[in-house]
Amino acid sequence: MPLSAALPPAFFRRPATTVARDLLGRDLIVRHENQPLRVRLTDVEAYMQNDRACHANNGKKTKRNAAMFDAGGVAYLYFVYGMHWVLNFVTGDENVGEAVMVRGVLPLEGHEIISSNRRFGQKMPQPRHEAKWLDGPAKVAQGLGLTGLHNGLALQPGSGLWLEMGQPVADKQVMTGPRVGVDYAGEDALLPWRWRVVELRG
DNA sequence: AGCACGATGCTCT
DNA sequence: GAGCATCGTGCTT
Repeated sequence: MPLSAALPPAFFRRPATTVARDLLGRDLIVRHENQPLRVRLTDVEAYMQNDRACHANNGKKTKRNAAMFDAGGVAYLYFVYGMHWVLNFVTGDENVGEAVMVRGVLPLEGHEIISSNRRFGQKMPQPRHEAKWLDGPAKVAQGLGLTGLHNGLALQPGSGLWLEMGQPVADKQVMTGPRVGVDYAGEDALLPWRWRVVELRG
């Protein structure tokens, strides 16, 4: 399989925890006004069935979480805190209700557009290291120009939003830990379902 | 470098 | 009406 091939639906039709780990080091490409924005996934979280932190827990479908019940391989975007969009990839089979949230990425291509989307300026200086540009879920969506318009889109080139092979990451470069901001989920808040690439710094 | 807090609006009970 | 899968600011050490 050539490196430029899109990851197929089968990649996503596995449990969210499996997909999350496997997504580290993969590349996400967003076609933005005919320009490709390419970023490498460095920080992800899994949200599972029967997980109190998951928007689809108890299997209850609502207007917001409907895309989570599609078969794996579509995008799920939701709005939080009155101002932020957050990107997820739906995983598993149809009607399962699992997803992987994208918490951090490294820009590889399209820096000018990403920087412009982030609105760096006087009040918000542009971080020197690119790894700090999109180091939070809302920053990822803002930097890539993703909103509710992308909710439910298939992850394939035709939709302008897809994943490619990238550069798989060895276990030694991976740290796990509890997910962020889910204290309300009781014991489920302790599950180590966050995966991130350790920053190699010289 | 680390905490506390306000912004801001949608979702669901 | 409460709470939220957050961010940036402004203050303290």
